[in-house]
Amino acid sequence: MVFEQEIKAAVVQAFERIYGKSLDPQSVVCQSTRKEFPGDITVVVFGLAKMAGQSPDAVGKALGEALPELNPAILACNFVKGFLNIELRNEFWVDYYKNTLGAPGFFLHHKADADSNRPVLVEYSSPNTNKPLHLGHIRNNLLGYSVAELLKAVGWPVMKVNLVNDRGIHICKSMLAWQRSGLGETPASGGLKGDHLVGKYYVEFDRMYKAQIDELVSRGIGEEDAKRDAPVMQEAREMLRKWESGDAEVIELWKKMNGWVYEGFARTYDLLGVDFDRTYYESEMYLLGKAVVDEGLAKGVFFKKSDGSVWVDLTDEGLDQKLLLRGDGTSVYITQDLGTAIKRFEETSFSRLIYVVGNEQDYHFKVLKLILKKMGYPWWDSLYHLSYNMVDLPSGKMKSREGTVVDADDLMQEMINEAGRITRELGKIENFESEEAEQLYKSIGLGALKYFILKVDPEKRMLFNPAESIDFNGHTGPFIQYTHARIRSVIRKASAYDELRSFRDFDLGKYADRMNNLEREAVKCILRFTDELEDAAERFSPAIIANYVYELAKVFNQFYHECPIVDLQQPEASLFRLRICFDVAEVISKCMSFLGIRVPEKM
RNA sequence: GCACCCGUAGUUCAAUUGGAUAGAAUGACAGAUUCCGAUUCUGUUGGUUGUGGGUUCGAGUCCCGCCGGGUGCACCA
Repeated sequence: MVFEQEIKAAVVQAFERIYGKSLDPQSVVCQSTRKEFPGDITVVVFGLAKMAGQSPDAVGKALGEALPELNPAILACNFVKGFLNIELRNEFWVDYYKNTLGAPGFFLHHKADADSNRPVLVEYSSPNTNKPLHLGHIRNNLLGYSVAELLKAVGWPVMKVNLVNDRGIHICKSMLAWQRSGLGETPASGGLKGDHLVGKYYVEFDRMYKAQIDELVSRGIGEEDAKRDAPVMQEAREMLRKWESGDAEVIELWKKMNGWVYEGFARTYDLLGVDFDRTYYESEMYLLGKAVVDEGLAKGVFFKKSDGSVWVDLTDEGLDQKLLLRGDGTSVYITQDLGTAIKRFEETSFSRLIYVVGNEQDYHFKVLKLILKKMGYPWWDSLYHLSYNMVDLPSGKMKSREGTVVDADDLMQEMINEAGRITRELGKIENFESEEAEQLYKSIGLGALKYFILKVDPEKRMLFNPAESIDFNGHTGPFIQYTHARIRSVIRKASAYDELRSFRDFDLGKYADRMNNLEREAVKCILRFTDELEDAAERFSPAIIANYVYELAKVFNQFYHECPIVDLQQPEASLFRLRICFDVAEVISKCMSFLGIRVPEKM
């Protein structure tokens, strides 16, 4: 919080002077003052009263009288029911504003941390190559991208990594169905995006598989057996065996079909606006786990059962026993994850490894960390599972079995179309080139989607309402984009006047004593940017920034509504207000860029 | 059955991580504007924070018990 350290120091000083007891500045609890009370910073005095051995009332009043003398920035204090509100001078705010926002590099924050040369790895997206991306992936990608951007903004070196699940039985299923169709369909021939084409055959496999199961069951075979013995399933398993043994024909088909999928994914990522510094493939990583198993056995952390399978016992941590290596010597998912984590630490010495993965894997990551802890890796606690819940739609839950999965490409396109429809209806863009208009529809449609998803706490299951998200009023992305565009427009118009063109060089101090409450609120809200940014980055929470930028936009709207920005009778007020407008727009565009949302200059 | 997550205005979400009178948006209602049951303003309404206990100066937040919703408990990934 702005000025928090100084206030704490002053409180400590006053406390010592009055009660003769020393005080740890950490034990002073500060918060920003609620709007309904006069003041900027509030000290909670209950704890101090206990230490002083007097009533909160007495302590609060005594401190309130002593504080203004201890720091010249403090104008006055008022005390209400255990809360000491401290009011700072206008001059303080303006000085602070000048020295921070005005200073070069304000928007490029750098954390002076000894650890900050060690990278933070953010793993997100992690798609399977057997089907296209869906709504759930959108939440994943948006979270991963924006957490990475937030960490960068506070000065961490960040690596965005994608771990593609490109091998396994499920991949073989779509390969098999494609092969059996005998059509030789390709993205070029079928006009289908590569990932959708492969997804189509994955569904086709499932159809064949179910038909065969039904057939077997109708001949009196038990369902369990039917599932295991269905011919297509046996073929798929055979194909997986061939893949693992390096069969040239299977590998070639695998490469070809995965290639189609990657082209498809690239287009989806591009439209969604996310990117990666490095992409890993499970086909290159899945053998890493074996070395881990040997290591764990050597350290006596793992044990072997009579059938040759390897386990770890986590009962002392309140969990159960966990399999790490099958009896036949093949590794399982968690073993591979152990291997990759260790390898990544060896390669990068990451200070943090953040996994953006759905909450159905909460248990998995808990186990992963505990095994690393047991194996004696001191960095085990640097792993962080950024867990997120599902996204529902007004039409109901997404169930892959019922075919109600919402495709990411379709959804994005619908959002863009809807943005176009609404924008044309409002008829504000007659003078736009068609190319420019298309860009605008994209910004609005995708901005609506991104903002709506990111503003919600990831842990919570959420409902995405497309119609509500794209409203130009309300707590939405388009509202913030629109506010930004209006500010830019005000500034463009003001720049037509010679006497207002120099607002960026205006000496803010000249106006400090005339600053009104709204202007003061606006300045305070702008200055909160630094705190919110650090908070959001520390807690890996884009929602904090999303909610802050909305508040800022509302403050501007109020400001705009009640103070004339351009008033040639009062050039100094105009210059001051333009300067505020300009910085509000800068902060909005900065915050939105952390969320991966574009803010148009005009709309 | 066991474990973990969630439960806040009619609805969708907040609440500075234990702080003040639980806030926004949207809906509904009233008024203003008016080619319009549209749009845009202004105002009002709306809550025993699922429930019952506990901890303390102070609980939506922490602990225990219920109720409801979700997920996990594979030699799948």
